[in-house]
Amino acid sequence: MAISEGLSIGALAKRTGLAVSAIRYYEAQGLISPWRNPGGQRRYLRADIRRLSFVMIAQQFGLSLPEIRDVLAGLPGNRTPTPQDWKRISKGLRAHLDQRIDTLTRLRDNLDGCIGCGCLSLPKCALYNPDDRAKSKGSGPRYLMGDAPDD
Amino acid sequence: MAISEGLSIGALAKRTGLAVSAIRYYEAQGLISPWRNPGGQRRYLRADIRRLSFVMIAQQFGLSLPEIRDVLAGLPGNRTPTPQDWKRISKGLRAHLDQRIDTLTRLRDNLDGCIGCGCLSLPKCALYNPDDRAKSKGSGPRYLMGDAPDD
DNA sequence: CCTTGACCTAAAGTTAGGTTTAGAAATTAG
DNA sequence: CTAATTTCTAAACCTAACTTTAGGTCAAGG
Repeated sequence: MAISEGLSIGALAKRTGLAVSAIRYYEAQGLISPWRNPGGQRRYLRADIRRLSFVMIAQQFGLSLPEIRDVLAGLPGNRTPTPQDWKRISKGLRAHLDQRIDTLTRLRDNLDGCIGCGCLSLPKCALYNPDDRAKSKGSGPRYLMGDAPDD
Repeated sequence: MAISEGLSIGALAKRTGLAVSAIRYYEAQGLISPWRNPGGQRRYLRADIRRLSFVMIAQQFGLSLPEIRDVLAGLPGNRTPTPQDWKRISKGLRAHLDQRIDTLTRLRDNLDGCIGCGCLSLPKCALYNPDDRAKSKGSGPRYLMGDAPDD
């Protein structure tokens, strides 16, 4: 093996548990930027293991790849990120996660009362949440659980 | 208008906020079963407004359409579901939601410590969660945040 | 009756996040 | 050196959950 001129894509895949194809896809989405060796093959820094790990965690938190790319943009470009750097950009994730937990908790706390009851007026119902991921795939208003607009 | 021989798909769409195309799609997925009028058009019961509302809420909870179809199968087929019926099938949703909240909370509580620190050994890290939705779209192990397998 | 708007079906298109395939070139192992 | 791996690119394919389109039918109002 070459004297440590960076990791090959296969090595990075083994280290992260990701598929090689996924790593190339992330590159196409702007999440990671390897350089090329003389033969044209991708080479990665060891710090990229951590970068991809961060991507996977952020995905579990519900962020889309474009969102993750934006968060990663907060890392320094001229040097290897320090633990402090990672901590800093993680703040945004934390807020995102707090919001999701709040939403789900609110939903759960109203589940019995709202689905079980005769409640048909939704504006006052906590299950009527225009946030979370229910949006994105647009399709209109989506009033929940009942005779919303009138009647 | 005809003397209440059920709602047309357009009326149901307005009542639920869903797109007409989405309602037809849900029918194809077995989530709702209208009958047809003499002209071949779909007709729905008023109870179907609630049925579709339930579908939307369950989706916010993270259930897939097949999963929701299975939950709805717990409703009586021979009569209009009562509030008790809805309450009963909501129990499963509640458990599902509890699990998601637990997972996210665990993730959040470990975020600072794990991403911010020098932690590179993942088997002991709480961010290594093989549950949630991270699975499904298979692609392998996915070790998180570091030099997992060896080294 | 005639027109307009709602509805019908089937099939194709869309987005996200990847995987698979095909054929060629680079690397590594022996 | 040769054979086996890896990697390369581009393009096609995949699933979920829908939407859009095309071409035709039904229903309601005047």
